[in-house]
Amino acid sequence: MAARALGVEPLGPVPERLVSVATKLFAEKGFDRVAVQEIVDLAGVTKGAMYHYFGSKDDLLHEIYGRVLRMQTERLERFVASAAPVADRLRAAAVDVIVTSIANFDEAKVFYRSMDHLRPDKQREVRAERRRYHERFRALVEEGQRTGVFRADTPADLVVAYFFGSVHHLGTWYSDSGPLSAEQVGDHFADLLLASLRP
Amino acid sequence: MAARALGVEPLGPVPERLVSVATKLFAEKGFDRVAVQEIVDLAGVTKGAMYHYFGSKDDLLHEIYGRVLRMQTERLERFVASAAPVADRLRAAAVDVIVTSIANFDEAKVFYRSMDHLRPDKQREVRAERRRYHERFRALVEEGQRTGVFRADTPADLVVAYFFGSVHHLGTWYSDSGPLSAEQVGDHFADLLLASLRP
Amino acid sequence: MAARALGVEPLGPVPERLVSVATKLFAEKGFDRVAVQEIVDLAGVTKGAMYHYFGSKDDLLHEIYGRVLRMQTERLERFVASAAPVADRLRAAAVDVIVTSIANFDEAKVFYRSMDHLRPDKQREVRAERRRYHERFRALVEEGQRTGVFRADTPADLVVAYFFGSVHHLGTWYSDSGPLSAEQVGDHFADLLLASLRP
Amino acid sequence: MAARALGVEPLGPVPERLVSVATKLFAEKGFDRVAVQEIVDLAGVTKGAMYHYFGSKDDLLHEIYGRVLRMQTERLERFVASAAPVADRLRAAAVDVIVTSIANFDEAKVFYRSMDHLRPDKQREVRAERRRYHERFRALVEEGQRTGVFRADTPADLVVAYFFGSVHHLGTWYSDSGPLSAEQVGDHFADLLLASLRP
DNA sequence: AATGAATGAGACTTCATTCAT
DNA sequence: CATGAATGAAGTCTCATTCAT
Repeated sequence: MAARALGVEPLGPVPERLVSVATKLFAEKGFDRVAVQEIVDLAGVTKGAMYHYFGSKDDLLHEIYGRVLRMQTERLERFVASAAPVADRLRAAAVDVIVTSIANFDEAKVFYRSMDHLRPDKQREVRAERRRYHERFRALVEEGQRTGVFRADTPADLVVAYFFGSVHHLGTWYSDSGPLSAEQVGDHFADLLLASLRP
Repeated sequence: MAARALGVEPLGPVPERLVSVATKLFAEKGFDRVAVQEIVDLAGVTKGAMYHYFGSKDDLLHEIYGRVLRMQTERLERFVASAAPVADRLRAAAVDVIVTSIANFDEAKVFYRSMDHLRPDKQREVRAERRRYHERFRALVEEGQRTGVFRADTPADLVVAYFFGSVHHLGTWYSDSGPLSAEQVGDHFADLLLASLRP
Repeated sequence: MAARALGVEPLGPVPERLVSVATKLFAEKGFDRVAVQEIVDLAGVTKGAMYHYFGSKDDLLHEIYGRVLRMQTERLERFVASAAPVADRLRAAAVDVIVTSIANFDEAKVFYRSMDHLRPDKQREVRAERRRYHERFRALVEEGQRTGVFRADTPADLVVAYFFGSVHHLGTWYSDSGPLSAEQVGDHFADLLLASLRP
Repeated sequence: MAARALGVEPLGPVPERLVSVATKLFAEKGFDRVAVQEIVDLAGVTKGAMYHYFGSKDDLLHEIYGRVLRMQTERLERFVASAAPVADRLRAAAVDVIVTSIANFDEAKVFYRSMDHLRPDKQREVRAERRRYHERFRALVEEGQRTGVFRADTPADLVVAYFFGSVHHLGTWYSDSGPLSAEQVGDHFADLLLASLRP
């Protein structure tokens, strides 16, 4: 009824609703500025219910990380595994990260801003998974460098750091109501990336 | 004397000490995870003293923003105003942002992560000043595009967003004890920027 | 158990206990001189419990106002609605206000002294309700004036202000251990009121 | 300079200015809601200066009480001592209390609301002086009762309590911009008092 | 006569979490 | 599965007063 009163239809199972509401609120105000009470109110359940499904507030955050990581890794695999020339594969992967980040903007904002709020063990786990992701991306760059398609005088790590910096930063300035679509931003950023690697 | 008793040498006037300690702690743990009590303890004063000089915790943050903005703006002016070719000016400015950000790493980390924690009015003020800074930077890019030195098919805004994303991201991965010096990172990132703008 | 440990028998539900203790303390020392800690200690609960039921310290005060207003309004209605001659109705109402104020002396003291400590919106609400109460009382006076039972050369507003000044003032000097009972004071004050209205 | 900046001309000696500013602020917000810092800011001096002249915040309050008491007592003496019939003397005194209270409305508000904020010893002193004042007033009523000018079936104490309740209450409702002048209120209240004493 | 930096105690409030039901 | 009252620690901020200068 709380949910109804707030105009939120209680759709789907409780844990989904909690993660979904938490994502929205964390994206909007930052982990530390969101009270567990707000989350459960907006999800139309009580605190007891939340602690039934999640061990703690940062468990919710962990779950969000899990979802984003699974999705990003899975998508990246597809581009890496394709048979296209390396430049095309890198370009496609780059565009996809951006388009996907914007399509799941709340998740992305949380992902790029809230790592510190995970507890040490979960944080290590997420960082490790994230590193693996970056390494796959870097492998593409290195492949291009080895085969002479990309210039090799900039370390591939730095190229990846450079590019993902821009991706992280999206949450700061991009707006759906702005002049550019996600695809356009993806194209431009991929252009910049590829151009910067031209021999 | 309190400071002495705690083994902390009282260096410089109290307000300086407070800002300096706050910078360090905010950089390390994030604004919301730092208690005012920690700040004043480390600075060797009492809470009363802090509130004598700063109206609130976020006033301390505001002061940090003020310092960084003043410094960055002032440095950028110098490069913009130089008589060198536009590509050289842009390169120099780019390198300088990175080197300076690393030289003042704590300030930079706070700067790039804590904007949301400022109160609305101060946040507006800081954002406005930051926008002016980005516009100066963008003007360099546009000048190069107009004169044909840079390719013009990527909007200058996006180029700036792309580059500063990378700068913001530094705090996430750069370490003084890593293999690269600040100058090296600056060079590489400036290379990537300039390369991505080659016609 | 905390309550037991402190030797205070936990009587009734927590919110009641809090309001009751707060009433006593506010009456005794004034709103600003009572710490929330004192209230919860005396009620045998923790601060968290208090803030579970009341949004703020002044919410407690608001609740006290609500109770007094409800009681006074309800009682006045009865006298106003009676079929007796207007002088009798006014007299009965006057006596009743005084007797009731003394019977609930703590509530009355708080009521007559702490309006300023309510937050603006609640204060407006209480003042409005209080005004309606006074208007009902004034209507009695006006009825008597219209029908020639009371002299009409003093504005009814002033008569009401005059009389309720005395009621408010009770808290300053009346004492249960003094020579006069509540009924005696009520009779005398009603005498003075009625006498002052004789044509 | 602070004073100038705030548009307050620093007129007269510092102690006067402090008492005057304190009176205004205490009347407006109540003793506990006024910070010493506000007082000294508005008076255009520093805290050191205030503590040079007054031993504590409530010393300022004590000084206000002293002034009001001296003034009221002195004025009452004049009416008491006059050769007029007792009813005229009582009436004149009653009107005067009201007119004077309104003429010095801030002092009066503080006087009638802040007794509890004095420290015990000062409070005893003020209460004693106040009692003497009321006794003088009561003596007038008793004189009238003894001589048959006033009815004697209401104890004179109660008459005084009744009347001064109304006076105290003035601060709650009277406004300079309202329809009634101080003199008109004084007349009406004195009418009510005298009427209520008619045999 | 006056300054103003500094104190230190205490104020109100928030909040993640627990637990009896 | 779920409730929601209650905890208790910690958080930010206020303020009368002191004291070296």
